[in-house]
Amino acid sequence: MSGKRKGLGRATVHDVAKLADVSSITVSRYFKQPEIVSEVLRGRIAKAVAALDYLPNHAAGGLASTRGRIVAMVIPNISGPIFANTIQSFSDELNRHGYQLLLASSYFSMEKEESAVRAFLGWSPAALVLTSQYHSEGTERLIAKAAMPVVETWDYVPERKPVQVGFSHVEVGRQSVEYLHGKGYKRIAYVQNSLIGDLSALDRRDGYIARMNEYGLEPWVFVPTQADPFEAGRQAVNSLLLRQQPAEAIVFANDNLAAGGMLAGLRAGKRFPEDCAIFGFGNYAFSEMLLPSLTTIRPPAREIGEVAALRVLQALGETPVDGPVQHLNLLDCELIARESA
Amino acid sequence: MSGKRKGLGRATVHDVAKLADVSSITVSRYFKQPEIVSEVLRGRIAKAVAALDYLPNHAAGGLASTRGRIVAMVIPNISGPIFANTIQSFSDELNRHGYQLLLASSYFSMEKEESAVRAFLGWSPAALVLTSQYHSEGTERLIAKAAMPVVETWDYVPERKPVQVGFSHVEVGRQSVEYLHGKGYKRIAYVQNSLIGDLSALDRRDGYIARMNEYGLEPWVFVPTQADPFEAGRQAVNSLLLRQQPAEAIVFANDNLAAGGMLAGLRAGKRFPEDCAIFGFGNYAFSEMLLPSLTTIRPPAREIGEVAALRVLQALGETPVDGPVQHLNLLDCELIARESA
DNA sequence: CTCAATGATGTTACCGGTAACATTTGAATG
DNA sequence: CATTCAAATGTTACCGGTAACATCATTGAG
Repeated sequence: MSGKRKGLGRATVHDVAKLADVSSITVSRYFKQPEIVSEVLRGRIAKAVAALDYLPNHAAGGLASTRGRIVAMVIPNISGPIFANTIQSFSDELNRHGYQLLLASSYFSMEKEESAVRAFLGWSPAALVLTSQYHSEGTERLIAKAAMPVVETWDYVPERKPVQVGFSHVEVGRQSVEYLHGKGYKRIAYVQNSLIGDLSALDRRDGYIARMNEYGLEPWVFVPTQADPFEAGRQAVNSLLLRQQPAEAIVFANDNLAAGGMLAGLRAGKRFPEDCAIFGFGNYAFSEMLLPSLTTIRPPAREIGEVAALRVLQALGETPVDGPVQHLNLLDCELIARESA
Repeated sequence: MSGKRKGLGRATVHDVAKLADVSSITVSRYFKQPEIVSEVLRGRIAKAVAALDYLPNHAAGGLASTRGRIVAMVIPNISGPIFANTIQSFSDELNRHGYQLLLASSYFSMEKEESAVRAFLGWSPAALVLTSQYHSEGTERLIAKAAMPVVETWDYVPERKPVQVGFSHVEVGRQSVEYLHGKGYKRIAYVQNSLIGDLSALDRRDGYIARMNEYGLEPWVFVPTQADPFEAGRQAVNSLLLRQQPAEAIVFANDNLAAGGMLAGLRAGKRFPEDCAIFGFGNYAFSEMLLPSLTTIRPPAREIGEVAALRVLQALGETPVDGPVQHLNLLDCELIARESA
């Protein structure tokens, strides 16, 4: 139809400018710093914008100003019970400030993470958010060179350089032992995550081991071979309870394992916590619905997303909407004592 | 330091071109259609790219070609048990083809959806994916004008125009009744979602009502006032079982309600399904872990994401990686009969 | 009344790519 | 050997904004 290169074009600043009889830069200013545009022109521009149904093109704006309003996040997975809350709160907080979230999942694979980061950098995001402190060399190199704020989440290790928003997994491992030890349990076993790649889970195990040693108790780590967490839990319970010296308490690397294990035990006639105390991690949605309900540790998933967003926005020079919140980057987990331990 | 406008610049096509002693467009072609670049130049360019650690700027590319590689998705929520799988599979399939996912959540609010769509359009995404068939007028207008493929998910209503990938909520409602009726239950109640805005859930209720009527049974819809689904379920059970003619079976609008209701009943001494059959919807992660495990309907969450991605990619002229899959847009739910009904 | 300071608006160039068209090269053809 | 055509590469302009600088009122001080 038209001779223009793009027929189906939306209205541009230039169209608006022409209609309002101003220059394009004035239209641009109308959006970025309305206060420096006179009221007369503001009125004319507003009318033109409405008439043309103008939508600013952020890609062009970002290109011209080196300041896109996209923030990229790489997270192990979206669908799991763990990270969804972080993504949700992070995304919401970002949207509130006019930023958009670009998302990809790594499935705990450093290679996938690296390729996601590489793809993201092509959009020159305003900031980059990763999960955990463990990355491939290539990723480290990329983020070192990247001229944008980088935030790591779900881990907190003081000595690391990038901004971190999370908690200490080692501390969580220790806490579980402390709680059970306080209840008088001695033969406390630990069931490790069967998911390779989740390095933070191993930190929790290390915390367990360290605290056990401090108490003079012997650490007892079971490593399931089953990939499915539900099955892995069953496998662990079968192994740990069916021996002459069965475990008195079991700390599971996450609530899925714990639920799988407990259910297998229940169906086999065991009683919890009478026969064995069960301790999870994650406070998944179902944990309070189990019978007995599951004692576990709630990681600050939502808070991590919020604070990470806050840090990103601060680094970008945005003023927080509702006053300067004084969050720390080291967040607290909450031990939720229920029936199972 | 430098006099350039952007000091901290990454390498550009032009830098690569200069180093490889070719023109910029050749570098561009090297990435887009390598086969039309001679092997000699390909070699030189590859070397230059590596030397400069060049990363293409997608924003600029998209701007120049009107063909960004971003796909935008608006979904009610990320953290719930329902949509996460859809997001996950959708995002994965997209990434596989070099597209990135831009995500925002609407919390079942049409206004939020509209503002998200408006914000997204500023990035001129290659395609737009929404949830459900229900949108504000403004959204309808925006997507009608938008010159890009639009896909609606989680709903399937033949007469609608945009491509839809989902299932029939009405049919789900009918199925629940059929299953319970087949087991001999007559006094079948329905507990509605307390979450306003989730219009598709009302379609399920309508399916229930219609099928009940066809059987000559009287529909019996309970509308909880509690916002929290767990509490709402409890409220429903209390009301439906503590009367002289208690319900023989209860269909809950989702598994959260069902679990809440069932647990409240169990703690009050009721037995399921002996005293009352419980039927859910969603097949949330915990549903099989409950005692008794929950009979429910599994929506094709993951499949919806996959097929939606497929449709988007097809509309964009991408060839499917692993052969042309023959999915239909109307997907099947799976009734999972467990212990509770 | 002149001139500097201030605020409002415009001009120009450029961000980093790529479409469209132009040109060069080399092999095939008559 | 001239001609033709396709393949490989280059030139130019432009995508839709915005930074930097220039210009043009106003206004107020001296």
